[in-house]
Amino acid sequence: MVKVRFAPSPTGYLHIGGARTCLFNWLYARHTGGKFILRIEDTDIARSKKEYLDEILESIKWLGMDFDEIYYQSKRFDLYREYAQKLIDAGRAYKKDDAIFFKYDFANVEIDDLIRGKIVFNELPKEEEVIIKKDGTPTYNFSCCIDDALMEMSLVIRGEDHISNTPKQILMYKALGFKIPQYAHVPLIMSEEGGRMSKRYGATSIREYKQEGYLAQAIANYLLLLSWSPGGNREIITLNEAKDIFEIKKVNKTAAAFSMDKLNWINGEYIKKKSPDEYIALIEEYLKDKDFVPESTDKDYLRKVLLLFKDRLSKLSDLFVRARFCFYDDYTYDEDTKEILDRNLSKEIKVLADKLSGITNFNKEETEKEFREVAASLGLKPKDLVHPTRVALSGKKVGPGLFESMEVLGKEKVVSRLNRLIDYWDKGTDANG
RNA sequence: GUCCCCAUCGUCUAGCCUGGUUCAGGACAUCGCCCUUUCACGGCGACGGCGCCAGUUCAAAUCUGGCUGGGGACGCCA
Repeated sequence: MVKVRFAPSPTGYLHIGGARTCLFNWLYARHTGGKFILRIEDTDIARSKKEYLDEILESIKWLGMDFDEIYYQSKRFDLYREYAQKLIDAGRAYKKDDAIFFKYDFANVEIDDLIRGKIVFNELPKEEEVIIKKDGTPTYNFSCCIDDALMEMSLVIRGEDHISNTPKQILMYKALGFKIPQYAHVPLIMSEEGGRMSKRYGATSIREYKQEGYLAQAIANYLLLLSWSPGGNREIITLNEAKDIFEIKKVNKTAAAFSMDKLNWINGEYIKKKSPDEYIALIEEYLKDKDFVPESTDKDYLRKVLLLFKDRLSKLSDLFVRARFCFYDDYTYDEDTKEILDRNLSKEIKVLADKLSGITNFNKEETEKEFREVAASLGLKPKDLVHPTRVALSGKKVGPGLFESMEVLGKEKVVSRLNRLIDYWDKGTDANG
């Protein structure tokens, strides 16, 4: 019977690395038709928090995973003490200062890792180990050994940082007469700089990425690509598709550096793949607690604005700077538009504003037609007017298609914003008018 | 310091197990061109790699050893 587990400690939010370990476990279980157990390692009572536990559970679900059983180590303290007593009775452990120490009887320990092959340990850094702390709670290696054995894990898939714990646990298994599971140590995820993933170099927890507007499927997809590959030059793959072809033996041995650029690209791909309705629903959910769109905004207007940006977002939070001009008039002209604004086209823009204000059916076809005529009549190329017009309307050098934008903003706003730029040129008034 | 793991473009990877089909394929990023209404999107293209040294072999990215480099573990944290 295939049985694996993910064993997070609720002393922090679900980490990127933990999420991927969870993903590999889940994939393995679902691929083989085995069981996936979630084991909460909350033996450190002081550092474990309900808030973290809730978030971990929520993130696992959000990423698209489910589990078959859940256990809490904090509810099993008696069990660990019972087994510690067995070790004392067998002469393999002893009590000292209220703590219980396990005595390793070291012989070479060999593990046959599913990913790395044979790993041989010729020595151990210590001769004994605390297994029950003086407050009566178990230490990690001990509770881990007891639970993996009692819960009958067939395979332990965990991070590479646990390799050195493995011989210790195996020696405990042997002392207790337990059957030793198989192991698969997955490589660690490194920061973009190459070192350890830490808060100093950006987001490390799943919830932070969610807050930034990354989609669950995109994160799961990206994480899978770190140390595993679906083959066939495939980059985009859903969890559901991955579970059909996932094999733990195909996981790489090499640690992988996290790349925000690639995550952004994948996330953008997933946003593009959404249907307009799915996309709108997604953003409305995302924007719920963000206080970005003014209360009074018309539903239909909001929808049109959001659709304008759909295929050019890499993450939902991009909207905050890119689409702000659609909801607020108090924007300023970006620093990088200076080059465009240096050319004073006040008279030309005035002509444009007058022409546009005469349009009755203010849609993208009409505005474009009128716009091109104005440019031609002034002897300008369309692009000479496009740039300053975009700056006038949005304060930005880049954005969605100009005429689509005009149609969405509507005649009144377009004309008044054009006039605002004219005033900026003529009277030198602050752009923050 | 001791023990352990790892090593293909800047980054993620395919290939390595079963040596020749690979003067190493894809993706991200970067750069260029095209499209065009700027950016983006899209299309096309460029740049760029088997860490080093030995060995085995007719033949090595692929097998072996050493070196170098990177990472991890050495808590009454997990």
